[in-house]
Amino acid sequence: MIRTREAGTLRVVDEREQVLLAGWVARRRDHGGVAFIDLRDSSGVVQVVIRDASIAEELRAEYCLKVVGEVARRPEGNENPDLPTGDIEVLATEIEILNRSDPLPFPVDEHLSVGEDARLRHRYLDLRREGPGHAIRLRSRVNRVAREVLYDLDFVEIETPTLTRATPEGARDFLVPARLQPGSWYALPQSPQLFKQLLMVAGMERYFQIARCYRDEDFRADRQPEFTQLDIEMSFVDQADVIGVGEAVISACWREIGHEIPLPIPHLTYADAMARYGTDKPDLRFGQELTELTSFFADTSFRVFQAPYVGAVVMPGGASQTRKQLDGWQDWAKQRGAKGLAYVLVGDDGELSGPVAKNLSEKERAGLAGRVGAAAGDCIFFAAGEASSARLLLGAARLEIGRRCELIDTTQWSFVWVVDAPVFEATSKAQDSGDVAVGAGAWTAVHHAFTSPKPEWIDSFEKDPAAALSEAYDLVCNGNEIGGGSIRIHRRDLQERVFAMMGVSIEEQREKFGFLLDAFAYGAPPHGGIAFGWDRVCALLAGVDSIREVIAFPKAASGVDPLTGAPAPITEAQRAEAGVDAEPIEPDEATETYAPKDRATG
RNA sequence: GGUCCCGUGGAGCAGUUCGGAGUGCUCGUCGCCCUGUCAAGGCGAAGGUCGCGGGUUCAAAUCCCGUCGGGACCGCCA
Repeated sequence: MIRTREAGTLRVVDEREQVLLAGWVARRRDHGGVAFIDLRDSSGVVQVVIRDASIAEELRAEYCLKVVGEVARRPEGNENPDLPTGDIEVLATEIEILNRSDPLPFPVDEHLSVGEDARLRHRYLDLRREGPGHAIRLRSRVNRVAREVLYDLDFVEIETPTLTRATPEGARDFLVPARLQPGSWYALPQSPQLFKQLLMVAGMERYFQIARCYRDEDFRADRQPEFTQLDIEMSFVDQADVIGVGEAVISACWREIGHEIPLPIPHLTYADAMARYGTDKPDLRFGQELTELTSFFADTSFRVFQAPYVGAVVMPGGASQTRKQLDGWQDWAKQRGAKGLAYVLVGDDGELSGPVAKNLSEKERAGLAGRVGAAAGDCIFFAAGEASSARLLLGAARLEIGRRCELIDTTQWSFVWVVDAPVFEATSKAQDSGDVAVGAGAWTAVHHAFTSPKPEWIDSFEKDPAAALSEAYDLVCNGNEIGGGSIRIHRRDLQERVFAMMGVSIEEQREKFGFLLDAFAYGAPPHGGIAFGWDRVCALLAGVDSIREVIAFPKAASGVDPLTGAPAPITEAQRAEAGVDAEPIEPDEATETYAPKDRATG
């Protein structure tokens, strides 16, 4: 046995106990005749007293040690109230160096800031630090809590393939060459969506998985090419059932950090969220709701406001901004693809000023501040144009106002379910970007192609696709979408109609999703589920800004792992063997890879 | 695909606006001293192609162009 006790657990009651400790030198304080080292293991630190100067002199930061000694109460007045072990110390009788350490690339020290690049290159050192290590340990606890909740509810944990079939939905796939089928490729799953639905057909009834997912898209602070979902699917349930399970899981996770979420979590419709906050993931920790002014300006002579939608958001105290700051908002808006951000300043005397004000009629000027809820000294920002883009801009402005004016109470947790999202959205923008939208139709799925329309729309969504609502629900926390799900389509005919709406031909349906449609033909049960963005959930719980903090070995924005250097070139031999360069087969033949009997091409 | 920010001894920064000697700060490293510290302290020392390439200039860390790397955002991510 290398150690008998963990360093951070020693207390006064252990006085006079002979202990064997093992850990790292966190810090050395050498006084010549006596030296102190803080010995750190995963449980914490304890002070070790070394009387032999020749031994102490040799020790350096992060040396890995075995310490034999006796626990002793510290001399009167030398206690350290900042440490859990601060009342005692270990009088070393023997020190064995288990391993030496080179000088460190950065200090393994809590109170110093270190660049992220250096941290990730030496992540094994970074994780020795309390903060980074704590985030990873917290994630483990959160995983356990979620599993416990779901096991208690009779869920079955099932692993699904990570080498699977490319489907044309959603994001770009990561592809893996199939050595045994040269020219054919596996795809890494963007989510276990199709498999979990098949598991419902398989009668598993309650499935969950902490599932690794892969999407080959550009990075953000909250996006990695491989990420984790807590994936849940249930049979014979309605929306309220799934939401109930989601709340059980999430409330248990937040209880783990000592926060009790008031249940049930309130609901907000998608339409309300867009109208009041300009986003489908509103941060409800502050107000500054958008005001729609389309009717208010219905008869305006100001051409900019003669638009299908005019809206506003108020910046409290914004009238005192300098010209430079107001110009800054214009740049800010242009960066978001807008022409600019019109504004009106409300003077201390209530008089309106700014470039827009003189274009407004007497009546408009008189009623404006009251209509948008602006007080003297405020700034009113406007957006006019198509409702969707104008609200997007105002929603972003609202968040920026919240940040700049420090309106957000960062100690609060605000949860909300956003429900009743549309089934479809127009694909005009998706088409521009190329090949990622499902199908070639004018409509694409807001949630995904397997989301059921609400019962009242099932027979009629083709008549008014823009208005049809879906049985979908997103959970939003502090302005982050942390989970989303839906009641699924479980009837083959309905699934085929939804695909058709999105312009997916029967042939393509057979080719890409034939296995799912076939499964639905055998008594598929009604089912639905939810998936949580587990990295983001853990990041929120850990109180960190980036999901990289809750991933043991995250990748940089270029997709490179700074530690291993992956991805890396392959050898000629690997290349030849992998089948990367196999001649592509004809598309018609490719169709055969699924179901030759059902070929209906040409 | 686009916009912006950053790159200066091992770490974190300042210096760049307005060109004038590799100048400065905190930490670390190495050596010596030190018997009660706990982010120990004192004295001393080493350590830099200022990311890289080109240009302007008598002179470039500083200005210009390009490029590489890191980060944030827009697009994209059902």
